[in-house]
Amino acid sequence: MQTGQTRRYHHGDLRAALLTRAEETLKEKGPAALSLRELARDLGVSHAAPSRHFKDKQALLDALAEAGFDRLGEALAASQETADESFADRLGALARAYVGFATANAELLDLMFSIKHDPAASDALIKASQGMSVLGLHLIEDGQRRGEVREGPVASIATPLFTTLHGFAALAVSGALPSGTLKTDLEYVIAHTLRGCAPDAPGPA
Amino acid sequence: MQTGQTRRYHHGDLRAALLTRAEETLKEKGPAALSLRELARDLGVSHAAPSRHFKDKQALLDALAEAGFDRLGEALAASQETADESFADRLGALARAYVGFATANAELLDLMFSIKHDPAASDALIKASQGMSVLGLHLIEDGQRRGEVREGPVASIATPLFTTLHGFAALAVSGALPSGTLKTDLEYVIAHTLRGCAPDAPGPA
DNA sequence: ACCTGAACACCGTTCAAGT
DNA sequence: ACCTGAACACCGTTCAAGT
Repeated sequence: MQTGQTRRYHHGDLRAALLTRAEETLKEKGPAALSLRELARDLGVSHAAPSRHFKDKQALLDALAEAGFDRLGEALAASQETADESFADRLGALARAYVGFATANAELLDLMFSIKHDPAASDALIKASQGMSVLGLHLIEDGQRRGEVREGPVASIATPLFTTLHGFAALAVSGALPSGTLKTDLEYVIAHTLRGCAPDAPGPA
Repeated sequence: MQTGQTRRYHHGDLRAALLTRAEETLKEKGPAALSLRELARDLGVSHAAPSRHFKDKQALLDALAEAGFDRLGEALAASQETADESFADRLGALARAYVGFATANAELLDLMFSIKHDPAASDALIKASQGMSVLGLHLIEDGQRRGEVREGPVASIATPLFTTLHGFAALAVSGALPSGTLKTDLEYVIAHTLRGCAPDAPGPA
């Protein structure tokens, strides 16, 4: 039956389609313009259909954020595989991957770190964000083993690192950092962070 | 005429009243619950009245953000006046003031650095945020003069500092940092930043 | 100048009912 | 199981009209 009509067309996966379309309009028209009714219209279903897959508008946003964390995690992990073995290289690659993701997904990052998540979804979210920081921990432990990172509790280095990375990404995304000097600013930040991580003894033994 | 009735009661400053009430509900019920109509109801005016003072809902949010930047700037400036003269002390005071403001005004900080500002208000906003970073510049130049901060272009130190401060505040506010260890985490970050700022020669001349 | 009241075009959410 | 259609209680914005 090749009627040529688009039919109701949603035998398929409405849930996934909603998420995909939501991220598109998020990027195109901003978070304020994201409405369940418009999403349903775009997908050719009734406005009540989405409620079968997301109990809430917030539930959809949470799912979007969770997917964002997954993808950010993947991007960060990938950056480590193409990087050199040295701590400096790995840190640089991590930083560039984080900021790259942030600028390419500005609205999504905003959503991921906004404070509206209901407690139910928060569990999944903090789990996802923790998986991210595990990567930082490994990076530092490895650097300590190689003697390229100062000794001390991992958290005393991992937290400042995570904090700095995210701060740069967040400021770049919000436009608080002049976009003209963004690249050199990032290099400044990487260099500064390396300094903070360096071991005490400057010369060779 | 002491009728005891509350009358229409808005001879006064509706604009200021709207801003005050908006920030209250922002803090109490979150940004999603902030509606112009409810604000008007709370203040005993018609739902169309706010439009005389803010052309838009966004215009009100922008004004809120701008006031936030002003207050943050004041808090940071105040932190410098009670602080010791040493760079370490001044940096610590600045960091604690920033994080203190952030945790006390979580939703407001979120709003201040979100990406929805219309270009008209953005001018005022970036001006306010620049006034903030000027403070950081002075701090560093002073530290360099005192020999407590390494030489080099101010931006190469100021940007990492601003970035780290804001990142910590943003993560704390979003709940991505475990709130139990928040205090020691902040001390870790301050110590790490001091390390990154320290001059090269470790011992006295 | 400042505000009201009605109107318009949207929302999110719920719920009986269809297939 | 998945979706529709109607209904409800809200929105933001605009605009004539009042004082």
